[in-house]
Amino acid sequence: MTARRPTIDDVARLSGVARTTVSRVLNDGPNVRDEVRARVMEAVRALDYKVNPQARSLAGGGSRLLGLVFASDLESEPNSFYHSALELGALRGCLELGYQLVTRHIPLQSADREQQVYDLIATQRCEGLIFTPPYSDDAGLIAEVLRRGCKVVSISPGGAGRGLADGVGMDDEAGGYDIARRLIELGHRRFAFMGGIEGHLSADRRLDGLMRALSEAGLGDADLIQVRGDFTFRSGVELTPRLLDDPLHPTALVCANDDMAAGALSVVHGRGVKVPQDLSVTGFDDTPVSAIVWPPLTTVHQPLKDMGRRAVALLASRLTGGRAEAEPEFDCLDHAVVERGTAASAP
Amino acid sequence: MTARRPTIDDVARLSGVARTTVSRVLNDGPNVRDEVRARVMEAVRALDYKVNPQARSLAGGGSRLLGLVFASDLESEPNSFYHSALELGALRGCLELGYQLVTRHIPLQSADREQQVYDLIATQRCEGLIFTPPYSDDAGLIAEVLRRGCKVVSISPGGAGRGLADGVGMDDEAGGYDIARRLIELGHRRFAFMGGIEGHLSADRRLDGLMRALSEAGLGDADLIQVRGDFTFRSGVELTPRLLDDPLHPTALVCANDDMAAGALSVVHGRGVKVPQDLSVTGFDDTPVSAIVWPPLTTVHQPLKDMGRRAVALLASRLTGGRAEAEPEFDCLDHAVVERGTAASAP
DNA sequence: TCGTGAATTGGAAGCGCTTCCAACAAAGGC
DNA sequence: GCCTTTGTTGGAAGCGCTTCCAATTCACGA
Repeated sequence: MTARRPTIDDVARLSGVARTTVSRVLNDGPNVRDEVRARVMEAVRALDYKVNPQARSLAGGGSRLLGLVFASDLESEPNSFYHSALELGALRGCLELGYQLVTRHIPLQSADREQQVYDLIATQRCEGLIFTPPYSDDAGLIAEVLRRGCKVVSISPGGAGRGLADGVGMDDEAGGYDIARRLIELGHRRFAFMGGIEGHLSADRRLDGLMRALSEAGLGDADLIQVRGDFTFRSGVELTPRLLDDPLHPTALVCANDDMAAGALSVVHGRGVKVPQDLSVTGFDDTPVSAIVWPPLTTVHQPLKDMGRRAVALLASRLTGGRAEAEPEFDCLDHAVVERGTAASAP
Repeated sequence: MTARRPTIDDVARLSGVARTTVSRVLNDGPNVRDEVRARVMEAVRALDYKVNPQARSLAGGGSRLLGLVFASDLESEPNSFYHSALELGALRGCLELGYQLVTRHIPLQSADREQQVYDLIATQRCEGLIFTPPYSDDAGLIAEVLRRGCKVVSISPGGAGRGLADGVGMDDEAGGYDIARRLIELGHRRFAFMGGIEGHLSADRRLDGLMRALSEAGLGDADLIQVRGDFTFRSGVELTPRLLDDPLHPTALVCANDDMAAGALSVVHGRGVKVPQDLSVTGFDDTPVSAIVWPPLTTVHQPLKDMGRRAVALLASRLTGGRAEAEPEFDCLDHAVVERGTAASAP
């Protein structure tokens, strides 16, 4: 039982065509009769054949190098889960598909940030770049990168990034809707929303979803107060008092990410308010933070690892597949409300 | 400027030897004169040559597959930073070195857990396995895996795992010592320690370091109270009251990981105790948790990503390098006390 | 001096794949 | 009906490396 893995030649032999033809089928190449294509795919299935990414990349030429670009400053967020999870997913994808990955943190404040991106293409020879927010909405940058022949995938693009290049993300509006819907089911009628920084589109869409759920339930602006934080625990701490002291007396506090929700929770505890009996609090993203607060946070799961992996897959299909010049595509991954301990019936 | 990367043939040409000989030098092979070896290395440096991992793995044969084994149950910790960081590092290493990685979570409670590990070797054809705690101290398992011809690296082995196979980790004893030392410098004399589950060797060593620092400062058992948690936020919450109410009235609380420290912090806030003015609290590991509590946690940085990467490098050197049959080696990475906001002068 | 074995080096095949180019077949154009 | 065009398929080279095996060199004892 040597159990050698089948090679492309095995597939060729079984389906009675040349190796070249199999390769063509595998890479979505043109000029293959449907009948032949089907026969080859059949053989692939029968043998459970998987291409050897090492061999493919050796033969294929090109740098096979992708870049993952973050806007954050590593100094200030050395161990962020958001970055880790996205990179983890991207790396998994690269390993599967035979690509290399370089990860670059380019702070928004860098004067030469655009140049740093172009260097990734010119010097490092990246064939594709993955942009995270807010780069993923920088239309000028994306257009220029594309013009230089480098493929692009935007992570969670909100507006501008959407039509320019491929994208992956979740449906933020639906996520906001779902969590609000759940709270409404639990009887809540007075809401507070803690948003993110101005211009962070995907967070804004979470609010849109919340509003839609409210209006469906016959509620309106008068039943919601909102503030903007900056996604940090700290800002959650600072903004929560304003919400608690508002004459509206909200019974549910929806936060645009987990960190702010954790901050809110700590303030709420300090005031002797019981969660979830007196107040429901929800987060967004389902990072490990949601497990280390008490009670554990009810939140919306954002599939970061899958997003990283899908981003690589999209880039790969642009680079070798038949999608080289296809229309930009948005890959919307499933989210889910994760019920833990911070949301309950309205008091 | 085509800037094609130099190949092994370029090196061979420049150093005036055959390609074969270069390969031999690169792989620490035997039977190369020192003079020739030096000449080749010189050429490598001159050309800034880097082996192409894809080509190497293609030619080298073998599965080039490594396995990363966790003991945790994915259901209960779907998004742990510990796992993500370790896997992230391992993936980076794999990409550099041309290996593939499979990650497997095998709960300790599984009746057939050993069988699942052996399947990784027999069915998946892993050539090397990375064991995380507590598998990294399971001498029987490690010995059997080695007997089957599969290489092993233990992450943070405490005792049994240490001499059997290669290992990577940090010096937990020194980490415990350093943080305690810092607190002593700040004038603290009465300590509390929140440890981990029985048998988790690396956490126990953190306590050893703490004790050493205490005794160096002329303090002893009477100046320390300790409890055992299970590394969760929850256990931090539950155990802290016992510590605060102890007649010793500790002024510094050292926790064996960040999650428990976060739990402690939340209880402490609730009681109106000021951190760090009234009480200093420290964590361990420097996970993202340390940034989302308030004040941000002073902790000891554990280089998880580097550990993952080094584990892969060790495996690679066993598999292709000259270390095939060498004595087990322990790769001890640097830790560092990260001063944030929860440690200050004793009241 | 010659033979022998060990140490050292080189030649060449081939890992699994892509891709260039040639070959061939079918389909139109005159 | 013949030539060109277009579509489809196969042959073969070669990506950068490892490794088997043969060739060469060297040291040493007979």
